[in-house]
Amino acid sequence: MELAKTYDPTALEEKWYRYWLEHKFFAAKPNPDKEPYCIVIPPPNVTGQLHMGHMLNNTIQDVLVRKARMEGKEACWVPGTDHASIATEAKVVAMLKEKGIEKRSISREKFLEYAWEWKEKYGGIILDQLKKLGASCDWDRTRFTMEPNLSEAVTEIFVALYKKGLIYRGVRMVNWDPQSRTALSDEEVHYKEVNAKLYYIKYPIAENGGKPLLTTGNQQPETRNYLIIATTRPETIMADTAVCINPNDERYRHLHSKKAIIPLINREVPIIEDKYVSMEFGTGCLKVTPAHDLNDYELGLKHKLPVIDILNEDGTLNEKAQLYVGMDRFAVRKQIVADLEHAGLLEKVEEYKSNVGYSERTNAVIEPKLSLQWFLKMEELAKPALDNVLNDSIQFHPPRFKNLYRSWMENIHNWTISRQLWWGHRIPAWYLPDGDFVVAESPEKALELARAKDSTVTASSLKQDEDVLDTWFSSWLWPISVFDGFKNPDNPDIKYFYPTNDLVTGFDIIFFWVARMIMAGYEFKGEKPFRNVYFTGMVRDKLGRKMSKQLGNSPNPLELIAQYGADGVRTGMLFSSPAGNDLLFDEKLCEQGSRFNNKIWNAFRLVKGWQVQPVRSENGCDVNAAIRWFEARFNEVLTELEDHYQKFRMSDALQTVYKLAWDDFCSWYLEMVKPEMGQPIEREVYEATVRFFEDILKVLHPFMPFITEEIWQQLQERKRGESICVAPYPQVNGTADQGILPEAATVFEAITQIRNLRNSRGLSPKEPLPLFIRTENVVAYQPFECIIQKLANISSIGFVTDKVADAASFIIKADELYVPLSMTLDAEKEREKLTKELEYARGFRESVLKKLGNERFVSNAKPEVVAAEKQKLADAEAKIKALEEGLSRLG
RNA sequence: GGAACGUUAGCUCAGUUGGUUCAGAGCACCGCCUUGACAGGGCGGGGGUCGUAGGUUCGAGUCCUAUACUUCCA
Repeated sequence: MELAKTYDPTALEEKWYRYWLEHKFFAAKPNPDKEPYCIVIPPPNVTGQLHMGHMLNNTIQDVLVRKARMEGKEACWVPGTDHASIATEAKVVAMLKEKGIEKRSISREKFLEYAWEWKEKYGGIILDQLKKLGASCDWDRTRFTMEPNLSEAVTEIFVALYKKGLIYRGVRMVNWDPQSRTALSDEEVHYKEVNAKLYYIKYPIAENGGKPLLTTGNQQPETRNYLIIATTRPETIMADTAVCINPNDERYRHLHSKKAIIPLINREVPIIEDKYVSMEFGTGCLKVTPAHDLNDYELGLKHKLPVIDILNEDGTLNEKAQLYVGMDRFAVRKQIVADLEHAGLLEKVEEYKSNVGYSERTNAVIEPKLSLQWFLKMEELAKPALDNVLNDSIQFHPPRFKNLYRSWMENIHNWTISRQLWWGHRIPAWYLPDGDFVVAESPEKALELARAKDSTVTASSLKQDEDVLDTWFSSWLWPISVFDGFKNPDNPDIKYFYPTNDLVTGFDIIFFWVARMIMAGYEFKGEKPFRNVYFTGMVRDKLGRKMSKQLGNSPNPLELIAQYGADGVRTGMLFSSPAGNDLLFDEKLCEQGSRFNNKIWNAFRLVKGWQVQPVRSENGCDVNAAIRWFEARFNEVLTELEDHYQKFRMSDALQTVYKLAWDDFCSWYLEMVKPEMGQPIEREVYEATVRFFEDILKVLHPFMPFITEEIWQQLQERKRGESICVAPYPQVNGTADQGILPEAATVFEAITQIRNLRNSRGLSPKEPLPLFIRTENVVAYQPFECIIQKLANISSIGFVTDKVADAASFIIKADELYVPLSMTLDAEKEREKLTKELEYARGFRESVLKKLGNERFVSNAKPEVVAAEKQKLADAEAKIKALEEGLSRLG
């Protein structure tokens, strides 16, 4: 069979994924004989498309799951999707709009019909995309946050928390998104610093006879009948219910207990005093607008000010504003500034940087707005969730996220859980005709409770709350609900798989999701939901910019897979993804990934092409040392690899297997054992090579599942139903001869030096050269003799006790190696080189001597360190001796 | 205003308890090498006073202080 010169993943990936599914390698069920290993997927938005962030965190999850599966654990990766209340509703609204249908013109029932239709149409796409990536999820366990079982769990939890007194309803200042016309939680608001303007507006003083009111600086007291207020939001002045000054502010002492008049609408408001007002900012006078600013609201409560809400749900002004009714808030801002100026009431305008809140979903500017919402008290829930992260019962990777987590948990606000949307879990509260309400699991139960309050209530007079719950109110239950842990708390699945092992997610949802899952875990199961949390950073483009549709800098993951293969893209993503740090994505990384695949593929072609014979041919090379070396080296790397995995250093783990496969296996091992062109290979060597190759494939498999399966299947005869997916992961071999490693290192150094010699002298690699070695440790070289000849193209090796004249030489530790050259040596150059080396070695010796001569060092440093220094000294001295001899020989 | 267990080669990053065989890796760059597993390859090479300024120490990329910049949070 002819193997292609380059690896082509396209057909193979589909073939193997189908094979894996057919044989149910990804299916997991409780098995008392095996250790469980479980990950629940961060459920992507049901109507979403795979983006680079998904690619990253799902690749990491797959690596972890596949490795656990090969280690013989019962590996369970639970997939699923999130109904994504706001995002999905926005998409459906947009779709309807295209059809010419306004959401508000149709009934809730009709809208939900459309929404479900939409979900059915697009809901499976993202999961199919994950399959293309090679994700080894147990697809039979696929869940959806709005499927009946999970929805029931949400309702039950709501009722339970209400009964416990943790959920309450009330009028509070919330973050209002005028575009999607719903309240948002604090976490859904992102603040950005923007260039704004600070408007200085004149407010006339009521009942004033024109006495001097305001003095500024060194100027003469001016006669003014107004005060000046600086504000960034002039459009809200109609909602002002007071003007506030600092009681210690000397400039305004005469204003105490006076009244000010709001410009344009001429409404009188009291001038109040509060230390909250900064005397430095603006003019020291603050307009108080309780309806449209959180701080003003608090101030209003304190001073019992009335609240005038002048905004509609969509951000336009209502009748209470008296002016500009029906206009959008930003249009009003422009207009009112013009009108104030026209009326001579605008003193000046300054440039100003201010922080403005934006909706993370719609990017609309958030309005602080008073409204009636449902809230969840968080303090009690946060306590165990905080403690168990701080004491590492749940470990964060990297640990620095503990700080961020702590500062949020210690200043936690109550969670606004109601949303003025239709797509989602409807709040299980029902209102009686008199406005009182009951909270219950079902309409029947609600009616029962309502009748206890008022016996005249009927099913039709009881009205369910129109709002739905925040999406995260179902997501926070995910690690429990995917195993039906609420409906059926003692079922075998949840008992076996909960708590799960690792959670892999972006740090941007640490509060939205991670923190709340931890709270839910302790509150509802009395146990953590997972043991480790691995935080990924954001995927950015190579210039460090966020990936966004507007910039068009976000590659299409499926196109990348088509171009580089899933294995190539997976390795590409992991090449540069330190935990918690942003990943600057460059397509070049995927290219590097696919080149790596090709390298492995060609190693396979080489091995596959060998003819095997039982014994070594007469002039064959003894490569036993190569086998012993690789065994030891593999062991060493495996230990290192395991350490990286333990610390969740995925990028380092990949880097480690990359070098093992490319450098150690391909560049050294295969070159060492490779027979001459057309010659057969000894059976023993062949078998060792295949064994090593299989081990390499196994450690590579979690990173590049497809190509490793393909090669593994071809490397030896396999039975139907076998797969590298479930092949046992290599274990550290205690009997390997680790002692050969330093010897091999010396040999490799020698080979490199000889190659270097050729290079620097322009000698062809094809021209064989003789080699003489002067060493006290001949046995270290002997097993490698033939290998040195092969790799450095050496015609013969001789061990000598004296210097060799007319030869290029180099020094490795205390050994001296000579390569006689037919061409004449440039003695001057040679001397220069040796002198340079000698200088360095002497300098080195000096520093070691200085250190060892220092009494404080010898007495204070650890004995190992001192011993190491002494060894360094001995090595350096041997080297210096050899160099000096070399120099004297040159004359 | 607070936090960073951020600032190391052109780029992206390692560097674990302070010890000049640690100043490293990958990519990029520069040489040389194609009938040979792979040119998507091989063999070599150049390149950084570890943000800046002080300090502690026999010794600092590693610890302390200040400062600049960057990022995150409010």
